[in-house]
Amino acid sequence: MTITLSIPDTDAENLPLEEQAYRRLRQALVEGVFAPGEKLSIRRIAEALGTSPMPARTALRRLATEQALDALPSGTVLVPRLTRAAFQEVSAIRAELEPLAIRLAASRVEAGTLDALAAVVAEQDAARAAGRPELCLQKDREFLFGLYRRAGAPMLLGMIEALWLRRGPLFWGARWIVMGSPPEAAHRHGAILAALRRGAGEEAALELKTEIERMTAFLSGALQFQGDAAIPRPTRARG
Amino acid sequence: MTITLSIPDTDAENLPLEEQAYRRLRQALVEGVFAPGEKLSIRRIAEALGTSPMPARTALRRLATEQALDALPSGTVLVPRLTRAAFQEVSAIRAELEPLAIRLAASRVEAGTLDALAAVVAEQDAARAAGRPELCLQKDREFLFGLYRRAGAPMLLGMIEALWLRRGPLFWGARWIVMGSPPEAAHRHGAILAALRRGAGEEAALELKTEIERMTAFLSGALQFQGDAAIPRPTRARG
DNA sequence: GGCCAGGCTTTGTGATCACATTTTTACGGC
DNA sequence: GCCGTAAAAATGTGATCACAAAGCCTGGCC
Repeated sequence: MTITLSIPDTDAENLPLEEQAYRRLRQALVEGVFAPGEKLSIRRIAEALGTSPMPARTALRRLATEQALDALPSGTVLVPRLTRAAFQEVSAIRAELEPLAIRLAASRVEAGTLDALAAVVAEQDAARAAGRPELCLQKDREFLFGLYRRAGAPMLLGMIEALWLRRGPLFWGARWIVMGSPPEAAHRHGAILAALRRGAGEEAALELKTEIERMTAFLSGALQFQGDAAIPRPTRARG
Repeated sequence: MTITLSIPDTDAENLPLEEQAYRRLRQALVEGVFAPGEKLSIRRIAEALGTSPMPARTALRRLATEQALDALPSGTVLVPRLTRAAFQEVSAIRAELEPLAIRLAASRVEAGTLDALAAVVAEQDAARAAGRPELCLQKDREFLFGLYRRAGAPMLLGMIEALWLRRGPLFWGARWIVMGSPPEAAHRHGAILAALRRGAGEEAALELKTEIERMTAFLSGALQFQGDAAIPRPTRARG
């Protein structure tokens, strides 16, 4: 039973192997590459990465530390199965931190950046219209994090990333689900940009908070949480 | 130059060495045992802990991952020197997350817990009156985290802990500083408890937010930030 | 006296090994 | 056929070693 680790390459070639492993796993996690509940063993990841077990071990421990992975008492780490409560907790935190990031970014963002972000929104709409959910999700990340980066708050950025990391596995095999989201839940990015152009950071923040809350409500209903611990409907079994 | 690592012992005896190392370092960090800017080398920490470098290495990497420690490009980790901007960033995040924890706790906390917490507040007041700043800080933590734990939100709790971890080194050699805090900045714990007894979670949250903001304003003035990167006034040099 | 070059020390990284524990697998009994 | 037990495979942990890079100190040169 070999797993297909289609972990995207990171550009940095001269970084420590451990750091590369960490980033690749991280990226794979937000993209929902791993199935929730999947066990990630040190030696297996190491083999998939083509290194000795050491870098894999460190990377997995780091991920477990930021709760992007669950750790069994035995030390084995696995992709978390988000419970409904955990999903709502992540959402509640996002609804506080991400608007904060917007407020901080509001006073620093320049018109040029806003133009670039408007282009990303257009690309997302196009992806949605073209029925390409994974591209749609990617553009969504690109837009929001493009904004968050402008907040000039590295710790806040790291914490938001950690939240997305935790939420990532939810989209495993269920990336399609964003396509069904109601128009009033998405499509608020334009409103955020408009508010920022007016210099109304508070309004932009509120706009985002509303978006997060609506998306949370939608996903809470759309995702299948099995019993107390679980997951979206997989489209197919893993090979 | 040997450092005196008065790292407090953790009860758990049968935990992995790495976990023990992690917890001890973490505890030392929130308590402000380490001087900001102090370099923490793997081998030195390992020696102080009485283990091989391996557990120390993992623990330090984990701490660096949650930004409780800074990592130089060379890989060396050191206790962060909080800039004024970083301090205010931590405070801004706290002002969002900790009130959220209070709101969540409000609907779950029982009268018995509130009574126990009232006792802690009394102990803190006594410590303040007795001129024991470190005990005062300890009771402060005990009160707030006792409340946060009742929120039933493990991720949120972990993130708040991470924030305190980052703020810890600020109090190195400056624990006395809490003694000078103005009455209107502290002493709000009683008001928080009162609001919770009334079932007014929102009020309690607002009360805490105000406390954090006032304390931040006070500390921003009271702490000496050297240039762009730095610290409180140390009371004495390290031996 | 200040500055730079040299070598020495210390540091982090990564591999390999040994060991105890957990988890899986297979077999035998009920 | 099902379940419990024992053997076997796999797993995490921690120690030790080798190596390269970074840091540091010293000595010599301008």
